[in-house]
Amino acid sequence: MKRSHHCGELSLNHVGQTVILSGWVASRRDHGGVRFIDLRDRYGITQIVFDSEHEPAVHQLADRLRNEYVVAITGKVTLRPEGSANPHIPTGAIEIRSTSLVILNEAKPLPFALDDTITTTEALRLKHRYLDLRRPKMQELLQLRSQVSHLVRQYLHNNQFLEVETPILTKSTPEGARDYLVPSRVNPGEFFALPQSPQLFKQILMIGGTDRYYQIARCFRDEDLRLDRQPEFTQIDLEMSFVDQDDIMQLIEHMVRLIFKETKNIDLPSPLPRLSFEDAMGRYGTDKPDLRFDLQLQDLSQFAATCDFKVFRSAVEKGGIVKALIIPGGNAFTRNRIDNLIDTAKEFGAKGLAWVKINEEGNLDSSIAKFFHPQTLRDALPSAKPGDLLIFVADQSPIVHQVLGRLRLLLGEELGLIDRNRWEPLWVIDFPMFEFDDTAKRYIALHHPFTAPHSEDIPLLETDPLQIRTQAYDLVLNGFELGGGSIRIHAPQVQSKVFDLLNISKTEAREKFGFLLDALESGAPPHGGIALGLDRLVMLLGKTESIRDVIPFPKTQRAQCLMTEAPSPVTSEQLQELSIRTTVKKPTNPL
RNA sequence: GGGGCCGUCGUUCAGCUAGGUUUAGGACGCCAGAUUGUCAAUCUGGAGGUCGCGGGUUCAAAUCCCGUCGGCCCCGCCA
Repeated sequence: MKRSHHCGELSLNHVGQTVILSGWVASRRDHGGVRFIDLRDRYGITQIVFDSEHEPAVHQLADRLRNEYVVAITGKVTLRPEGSANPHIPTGAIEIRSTSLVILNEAKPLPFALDDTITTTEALRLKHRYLDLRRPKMQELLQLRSQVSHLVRQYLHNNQFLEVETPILTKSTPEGARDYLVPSRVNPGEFFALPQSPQLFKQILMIGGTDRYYQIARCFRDEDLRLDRQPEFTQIDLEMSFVDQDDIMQLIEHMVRLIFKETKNIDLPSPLPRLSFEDAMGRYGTDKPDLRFDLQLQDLSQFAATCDFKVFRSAVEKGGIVKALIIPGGNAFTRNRIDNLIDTAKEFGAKGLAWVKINEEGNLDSSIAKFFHPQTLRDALPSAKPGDLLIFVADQSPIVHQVLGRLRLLLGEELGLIDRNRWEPLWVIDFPMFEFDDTAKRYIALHHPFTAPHSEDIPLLETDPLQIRTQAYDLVLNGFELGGGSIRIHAPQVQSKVFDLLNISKTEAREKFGFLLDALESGAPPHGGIALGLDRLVMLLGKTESIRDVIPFPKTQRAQCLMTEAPSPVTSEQLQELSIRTTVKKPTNPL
C-alpha cells in the first residue's frame, strides 16, 4: 500500500477521490459507532473516519489504534458534514472515510505529549529527539533551515561561487578558541584538530585561483555553551578575490534580503544601515546593538568634568567618561527597584550607579542632586523629560559601555520597549585592529590576525597600532551577531608586521601558519570574505528562542548529547592503540 | 573556574518557608467500559510515584542541614 497523497494537501477539490495516506496517529477520538483519528505526516494533518455502519471490519480494527501508531489508510475523500468543518487546519473541510487500515507499526505510550504547546523539559525532548522532531514546529524549523541552505546555494552558485569542501581533520592552532582534538593512530602522540572555521583554507583557495568559494561549513569550538552557542555549529562561509569591502557587503545584503523575502516575506531595508564600531560602542555600549529600540547612551563627560560631584569629575580626570541612560517613566521606579539596578550594575562591573529622578514638576530628586545645577544637567541631556529616571556610570570607557550597554538591554526588555515584529539589521564596520590586554601586557587581535587594516591606516602599524581600523564588518540583527568578515592581508610584509605586534615569533608563525605565509609569497590576490552563522539566522527567522531548536541533534550545556550519550569513555584497547593515557582518576571504563 | 534557578506518578504541577492532619494530591496521558460527528471529545471506573541520589538531625523528613548528580540561564571563555 503506497501512499497516493500527503496529509496536508487534500481539499474540496479531491472530494470523491479514493486516496491512500500514511502517517502517525496524532490523536484519536472514539465515539463508539464512529471513530476519528488525526493522521499526521511532515506535510500536515488529515482527519480519518472509521464508520461501523459502512465499514464494520475496519472500524473494529481501528479500536487498536493508539497515539503514534504508524498506519496506512485507504479511503474516499468526502466533504465533512454541515457544521463539522475544522477551520484551524488546511484540510479541515474534508475527511477520509476509511475503507481499509493497515497498522504498519505500534508505539509505546509517549514520554511526553507531542503538542506544539509543549511544556516538558528540554532534557526530555533531547533524550527522545525522534519524538520531538515529529512535532510540527520542529518540522517547520527543519524545513526552514533546509530552505535557507538551498537559497544560499542557489544564490551563490548563480554568482559564480564554487562550493568547496575543506578538511574536517586539520591542524590545531591554539590561538583563539579551544580545539577539539583527534588523535592520529598512525602518528602516535600527534593530533588533528577539528576546524574552528575554514579560515586558512579559504584564503589558500583564493591563492589557488578559485576566485569565489563558499561552503556551508561545520565548525567546532570546545568552549562553554550558551543559548546561542553550540560546540558544533554551521557557518555560511565564503571568500572572494579581487574585491573590496563594499563588494562583499553588497553581495551578502542581497543574499540576506533574498532569504528573508523568500522564507518569511520580510522586506529588509536596502541598503542596510552601517555603524562604525566606535559609534556602536558609544551609543549602545556594544558592537552588536539591538536597534529594535532606542534608549541610547548619553555622553555626559563634558558636563561631568565641570560638575561638583567628585565621583564624576575624578572619573573624567583619570581619562574615563561619564554616560547616562534616560529611562522614560523611571521616576515611578521604587527605591527597591533602583537598588536592584545598582546591584545589577555592580555585577556587570561598575563601581556604582548614580541616579537622578526628574519629578513631574521637573525638579531633580536624588541624594546627589545637590551637586548639580538642574539647568546645566537639563542642557547636557536635552531629551530628558519630567517623569524620567537618569542613571549614570562613571569609569573607564570600556566599563561604562559594557555596564550601560547591558543595562540598556535589560531595561529594554523589562520596559517592553522591544517590538518582537521588527527586524533591525545593520553592519558594524571600522573595527580597531588591536586591543591592548592589560594583564598580558600585549596587543591582541580584535578580529583575527589576517584582517587587513584600512590602507590609509597601515603606517600606524609603526606608530600607533591601537588607532588602526580594519576592513572588517559584522552583520548584526536584533542584537545578535549574525556573522563577520574582513578583507584579508595579502601582503606578506604586512602580515609579518602584524604577527610581530601580536608577539607571535617568526618561528611560531612559521610553525602554525607556515603554509599560509608561503602561499602569501606565491602570488596571493587581494581577497576577503565573510562567515554567517546559519544556526543563528534560522533561529531568528524561525522566531525560536534557542539555537538548539534549529539544530536537529544539539548538545546540552555540558556539551553532551542526551540521546546517544556522547561523549563516552572508550576501551583501554582503543586508548592504547592511540598511544593515549588519560589523567582522569576514575575513568568509568565501559568494558 | 564562578553565580543563579530547578529536580515530587509517564508528563505537568500543588504540597516544602508551622516536620506528624499524606495510605503524597490535581490535571493530562495510560488501562478497561460506555458512547454515531469529534477535532483539548465526553461520561464511569482503574492502575501508576516513597518525593534525583547519598548521608545527617529527629520519636517522626518530600518538608530542616550537608554533600553529590543532572538540566537550564548567566559571568569568565568564545582570536
